Amino acid sequence: MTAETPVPATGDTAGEPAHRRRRDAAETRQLLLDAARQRFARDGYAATTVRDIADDAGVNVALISRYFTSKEGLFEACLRAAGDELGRTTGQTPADRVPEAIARHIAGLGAAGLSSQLALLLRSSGDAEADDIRRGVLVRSSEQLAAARGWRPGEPDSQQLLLRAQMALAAGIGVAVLRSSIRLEPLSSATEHDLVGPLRDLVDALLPPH
Amino acid sequence: MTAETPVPATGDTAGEPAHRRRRDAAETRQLLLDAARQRFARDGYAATTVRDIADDAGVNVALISRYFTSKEGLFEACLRAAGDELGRTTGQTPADRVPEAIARHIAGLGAAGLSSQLALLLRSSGDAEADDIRRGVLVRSSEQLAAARGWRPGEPDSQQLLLRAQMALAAGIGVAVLRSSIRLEPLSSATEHDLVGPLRDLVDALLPPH
DNA sequence: ACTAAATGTAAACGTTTGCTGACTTAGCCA
DNA sequence: TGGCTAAGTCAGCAAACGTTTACATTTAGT
Repeated sequence: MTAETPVPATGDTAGEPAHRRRRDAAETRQLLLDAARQRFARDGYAATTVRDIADDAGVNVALISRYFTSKEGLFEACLRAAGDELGRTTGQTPADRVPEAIARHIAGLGAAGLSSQLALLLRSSGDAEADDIRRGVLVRSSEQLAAARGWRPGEPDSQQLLLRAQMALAAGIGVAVLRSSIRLEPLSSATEHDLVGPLRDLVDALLPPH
Repeated sequence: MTAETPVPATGDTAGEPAHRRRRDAAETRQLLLDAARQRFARDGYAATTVRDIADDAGVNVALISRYFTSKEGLFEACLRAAGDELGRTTGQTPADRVPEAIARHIAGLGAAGLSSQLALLLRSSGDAEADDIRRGVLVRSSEQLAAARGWRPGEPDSQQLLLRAQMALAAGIGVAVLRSSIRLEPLSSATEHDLVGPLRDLVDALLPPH
């Protein structure tokens, strides 16, 4: 069910309203999306209840059904958002800056921000459509990563390169989860600066720059 | 609650009984443990129901409470078993064979076997005691891995080496999950032989052999 | 063979879950 | 101001969950 969300027909799609309205569908939707992303990423899909999310967002539970049809719909929206965010990063990163970009993603860039987008990608809801979305995001990301290191689709030996790109992606996601969800020390309190060196070694070893 | 399991006082602790008993507490316990490990590893803690596990094991639901006190207790038992298994592998692996050992773990070594032990390590139940067990397993494994590459506890710069070992472990776990749970292709159908090369590059890059 | 303990079964319990329908309130334009 | 619609609230349902209780069957010792 790919329900279109009933976004309110507010004229101004760009720019903040000068003073916040007490009722603003777009803002409420975003509040739910943010709260859900963090909960899903940290606790997983099944362990997260819609009441948890609504409370975090400071919003009534019933609005989840209104804006996202169901808990599943909200989860899929989170995956799509994570895919957009990730694609925006990997898409415009020059080949030799990929490790830095991953490190920045993992390290957080502002408290509990982008790091949870990565961790979200290995949370599963059991729903087939959500799985398709996630697989799509992962395939696209690994192909972009592989392409930055010389991979061209269809070439005979290129499967090896794609495999290696997926392993690099898996490494990044694994680190993100061990940091944010499992809280393994010293990995958990390592800074972006601490991570970028080892990550560069890791990515360069899997996908030698050419 | 670290409930001791009421193991039956069968005299023969070693060797299989010649003909299988129709009721055997030790065997039932093991059936539950195996079924639970696979479910927990693939679907996560919250998404797995005790009825699922009992059905997989071909056993009555109430026996989970009998042998493991609770679903939590069963999960903790799975973590302990995974820790033992992993420790047995990493403990007796010479330094230069570590990547091969990881690859063998990931690749499965017999259908859905050891691979799920690795994936289990990033499943969380939210319970504090289970978190402690998992953290212990991860810390011990990463220390063994780091020690195999020259790390000595307490040395000033050794924190860097431990961090890198944890990242290597995170990479292995990430690959295991992307393979077994997310089923990302071509990573998912890669053989042990396909994996060992990239894994060797990865581990050697993070922890240079000395 | 008899008995007591060990093992397994069936049904139900109270709670929590995602979701819904009827209702109330705020925003906006005539 | 009055009224209409979008936005948010509230109470509660049915299903699924982990666990328990009372009962049945098997095993082992004598």
